[in-house]
Amino acid sequence: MSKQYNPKDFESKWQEKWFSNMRYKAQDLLKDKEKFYQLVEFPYPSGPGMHIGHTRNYSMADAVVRLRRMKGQNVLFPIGWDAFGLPTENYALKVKRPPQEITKENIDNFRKQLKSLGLTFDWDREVNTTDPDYYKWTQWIFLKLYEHGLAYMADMPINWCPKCKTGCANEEVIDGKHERCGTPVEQKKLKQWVLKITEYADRLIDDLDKVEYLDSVKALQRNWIGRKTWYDIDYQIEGTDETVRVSTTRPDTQFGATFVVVAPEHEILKRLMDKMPEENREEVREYIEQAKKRSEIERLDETREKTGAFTGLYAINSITSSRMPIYATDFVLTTVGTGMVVGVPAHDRRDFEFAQKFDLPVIRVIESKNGDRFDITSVDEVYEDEGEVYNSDFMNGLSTQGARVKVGEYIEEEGIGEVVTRYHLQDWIFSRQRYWGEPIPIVHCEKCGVVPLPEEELPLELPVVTEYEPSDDGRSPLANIDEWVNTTCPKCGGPAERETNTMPNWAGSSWYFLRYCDPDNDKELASKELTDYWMRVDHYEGGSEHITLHLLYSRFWHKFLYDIGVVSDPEPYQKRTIHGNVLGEDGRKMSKSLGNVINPDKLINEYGADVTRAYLMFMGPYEGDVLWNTRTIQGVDKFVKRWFAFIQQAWVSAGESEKDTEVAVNKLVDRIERGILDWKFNTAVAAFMGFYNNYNDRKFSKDQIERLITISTPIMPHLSEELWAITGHKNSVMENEWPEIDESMLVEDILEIPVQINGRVRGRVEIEKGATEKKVKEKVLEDDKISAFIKGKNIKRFIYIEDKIVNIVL
RNA sequence: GGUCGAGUGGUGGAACUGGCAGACACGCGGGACUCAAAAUCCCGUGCUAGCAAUAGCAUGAGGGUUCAACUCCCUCCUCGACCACCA
Repeated sequence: MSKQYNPKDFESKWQEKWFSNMRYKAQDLLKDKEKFYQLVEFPYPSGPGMHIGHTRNYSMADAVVRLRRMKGQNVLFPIGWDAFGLPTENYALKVKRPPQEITKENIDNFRKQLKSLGLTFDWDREVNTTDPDYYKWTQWIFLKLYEHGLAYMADMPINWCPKCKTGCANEEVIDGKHERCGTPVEQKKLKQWVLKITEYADRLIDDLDKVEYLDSVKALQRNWIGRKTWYDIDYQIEGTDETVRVSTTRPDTQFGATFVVVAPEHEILKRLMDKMPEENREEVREYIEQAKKRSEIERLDETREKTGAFTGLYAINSITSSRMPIYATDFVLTTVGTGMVVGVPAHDRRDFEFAQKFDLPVIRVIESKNGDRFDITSVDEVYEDEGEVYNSDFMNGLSTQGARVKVGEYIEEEGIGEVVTRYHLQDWIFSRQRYWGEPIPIVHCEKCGVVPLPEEELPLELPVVTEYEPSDDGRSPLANIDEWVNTTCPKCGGPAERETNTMPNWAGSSWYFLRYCDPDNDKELASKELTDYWMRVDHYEGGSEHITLHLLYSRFWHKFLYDIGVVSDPEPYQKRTIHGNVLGEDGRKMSKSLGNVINPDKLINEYGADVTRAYLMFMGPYEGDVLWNTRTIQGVDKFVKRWFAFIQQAWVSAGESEKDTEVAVNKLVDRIERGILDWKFNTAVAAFMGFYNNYNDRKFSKDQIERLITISTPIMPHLSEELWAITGHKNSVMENEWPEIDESMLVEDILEIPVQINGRVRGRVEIEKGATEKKVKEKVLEDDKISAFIKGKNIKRFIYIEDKIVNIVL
């Protein structure tokens, strides 16, 4: 009598077996197997626990590594906890408990959830960014960065979130709002730690050629770094001996330049103030004041009408000798170029809008690709493309590209400017004014200034306290803990204060994949022998929200570690792909407020881990977003039950099988293998269903059934293990080798191929595999249906693609 | 505005390097079992015409290459994601 499918009876039993001995786990330095490092983004262990998205992504990765192990690879599949950061801290403040405790509880819960899915992570390599044994090395990397001049302090305006009461990086500000809480950020001047990521800008772009990320991921990295060639040109200010240095990326349009615009915060305005005519001075001063008050969001609003103030001054274009009024305006940003820009209204939309507002001339100098040279009279006519230059003296007739080169040479020869490579990427503001982060291992001494902590004093542990409310004045909560702050200077022994800012969330996640290689090492962050063995990460699976920042930061740190000899490879990841998200039944992002959240624990409880896994893989392709659908999981549940019954029934009635059954089994093995290795799990699940539909009433040999159980393992591991035991096997199904495919079995000996006439299928004939064209033609012409079509007409061509198709052209 | 990607039945989606479009599932229709329902099982299901065999039309729109195009090329439309007063 065969067993009913009841996952509660056996899923936890098998999990205990797997995780108690972890016989599947990675073997350090193993030589006779090929290594494979499958990395998944480590989760932030938040209170509510695992999201259904985690369930899906990790299940998919687990299927892949289970298959790879059975194919003989030495797989590293680790997991850890990215546990520092605001959500936990804010929650801890609310309930008045230390975040250390809460983090521990969250991690325990998360771990339990992941195990209940049967995920075969290397549980003894767990890494936790908030563990002092871990962040000791995060701090160590910081000290090294400092030692190499890549970490510096600067008094700079930073983005300040008044709700979270912390500064944040440019990268964390979206649309003028803090990405974590959506509060509009303010500008605040604070002494900050900054990392010189810009020094690595070129390598971060150029080394993308060494990896195989998705094209979209590479594009995003390039875009964010934003390398551009700029032309900085000096203009004399009329009637003074002052010059201004303006910048442009389009010097080919110089003869169309009719004004100069300066960012209102630009210090040159202060310098030029007394050169301005009386009547303009007041207006400019007022404009600067107004601009200061405007919020970032308001300022970045493109639809707002252009504003500005005339300085009363004129610049003399050193290339064209024309006279150009200088304006202060807030659509120019200090961080772009030199903060002073040439206005070319005919060839830049913003410049055109500005020119209209202030009634400035519009001069066209680039011909459009279709030869147009009409005057630009509306915004829609503004021509920003490339083309041929005219109206431009020595540049006439050149292409825009050629003209740029010419101007570049000209300004450098004449000494009136220079060609500069600039980046959109800015240095990385690295301090946060919050409690729950890695303390920055620095001491401020009145006598010695900034003094790095000696390595032996690491880790510098975060004091465990219950009072750590952030303050409004921009000081970190650590500043209030006197016994921690007050210390002695490691250099002179005199009184000193500790740095009270902490590191951002990105710090711990910038190198965690290295720690997985050697998680218990207390001598170094990871031994080079082990990182040489395991790195580079072969495949990094993750979400789209981390492909700019986390990827950029971790590549930067890795390159730095490469430079100082800690690792032997300048790039950390070979492949980076992006998963889709699981959306609610209504097509919207799952959220508590919308009430469309699906709880993974409930699913596992109701359907079991295997059905949950198979369903999440079946819903749709890996890269795409998928909508939750309760009906579909019931369909998958039905299938899993049938499969469980089918294998048992086939086993008790096992015997001699037919040839085409063996062909079908081979085809199935092939489809499952390809589906999983290509991350097309939906097709793999479909292959199982299709096989069941067509072959469940056949007779199978025991050997065939064993193969069917084995290939069920990656997607339905518990079920496979249970069936393996039911069929009398003593070992774990995970120890089986993945079945070899007999290539000759993938194609039947007798094939039925379609016959097309003029590209339309009109019939089909049976042929022997590998038959000659002559034989096939005979066979086709014998066919009644086909010959009826051909009757009375000429065969112009007879096309036969071996074992595939025939097309007759009449 | 930029970059990347996507448009296939009522729905989610298949289709390997151009070779039978719609696998698999959901939904829907019909049937079996049942007093009935649920569960389960069987059959059908792209659109149009036809009792049917069958024929015609179909992968966002239009053109092209080819014996053959969801797939390659050109033009356009729509949607999505990310970035953006970056000069």
